Amino acid sequence: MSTPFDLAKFLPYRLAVAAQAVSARFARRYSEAFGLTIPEWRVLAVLGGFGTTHAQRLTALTTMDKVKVSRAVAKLAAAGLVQRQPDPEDGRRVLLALTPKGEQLYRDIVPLAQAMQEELLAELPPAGREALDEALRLLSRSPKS
Amino acid sequence: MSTPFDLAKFLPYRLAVAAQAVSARFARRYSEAFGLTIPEWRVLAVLGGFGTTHAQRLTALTTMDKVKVSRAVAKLAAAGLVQRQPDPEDGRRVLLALTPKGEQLYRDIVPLAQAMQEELLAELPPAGREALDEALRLLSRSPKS
DNA sequence: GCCGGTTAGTTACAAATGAAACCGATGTCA
DNA sequence: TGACATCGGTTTCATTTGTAACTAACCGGC
Repeated sequence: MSTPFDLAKFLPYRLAVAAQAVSARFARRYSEAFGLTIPEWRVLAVLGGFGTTHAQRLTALTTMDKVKVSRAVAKLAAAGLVQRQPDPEDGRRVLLALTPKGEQLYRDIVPLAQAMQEELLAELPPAGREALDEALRLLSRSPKS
Repeated sequence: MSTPFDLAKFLPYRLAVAAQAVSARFARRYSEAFGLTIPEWRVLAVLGGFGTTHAQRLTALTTMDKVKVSRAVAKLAAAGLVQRQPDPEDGRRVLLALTPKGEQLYRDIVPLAQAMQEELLAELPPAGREALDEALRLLSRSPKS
């Protein structure tokens, strides 16, 4: 007879559940404290760390498709956190950068994010951290076949 | 000066990316081979392993809210994979069970799912597996504060 | 038995998402 | 230069998802 199947032990399921739990936990705080969604937070985080860039690079660095990036940027721009200007070198591109207000928010939110991450890591056994790190790296590669 | 922030090293982000990559990989195959979405697959998996139950238990065992379960069940019922009947002991409840066709699908899909999982695990270093297991378990707990 | 509160599940409506169409700008190759 | 494929980014539309309202059934006290 075949091995019984247990969804609770199924890796894709477990990964999805863990990611969802962690995301929800963080999303709630970003939202409560700063009114940001996760896509917006990702864009802010990259722009804050990276400086001025165009949207295409954001799609690569946030692992979101260009539609999602476009929408997140539009929201941030509407909130006065991001400023757009045409790229003089390529008329198709739009250069994106944080406004002073956006930079301020970035400076406020990063320590919180780091604290949350510490809090999360503190719940894990030290030995598990590198393992998790490595596993996430391997699992994140795009489907091979 | 504060530690620079790098989204690519941020645990919630990495977890989301990994889960998304794995889910996409699996979802594509469920969908191609059997026409199932992930919620439907989850319901099928639980019903197949657990036997007859009511929807409420499915919400617990699939970590999906009752609306999502309800919709997945409706789809499966429409496809003739699940049969519903009123619970004689509680008129509010609906007892759910796989039809013979549903059981057949279950028998077909479980080996595939297990094979996919093996394939995935094979990409991970053996030492990391228990660590990953433990980490996912800890991270999946609902937000504490 | 009846009334208020709760539970199981579905439905309705709004927000988020993804795929594809679209538009202006660029590059290229004859 | 001019036709054509491609690229960056936005918009449109269909689907998915989440939240809240709703219906029917149960449960308790009275």
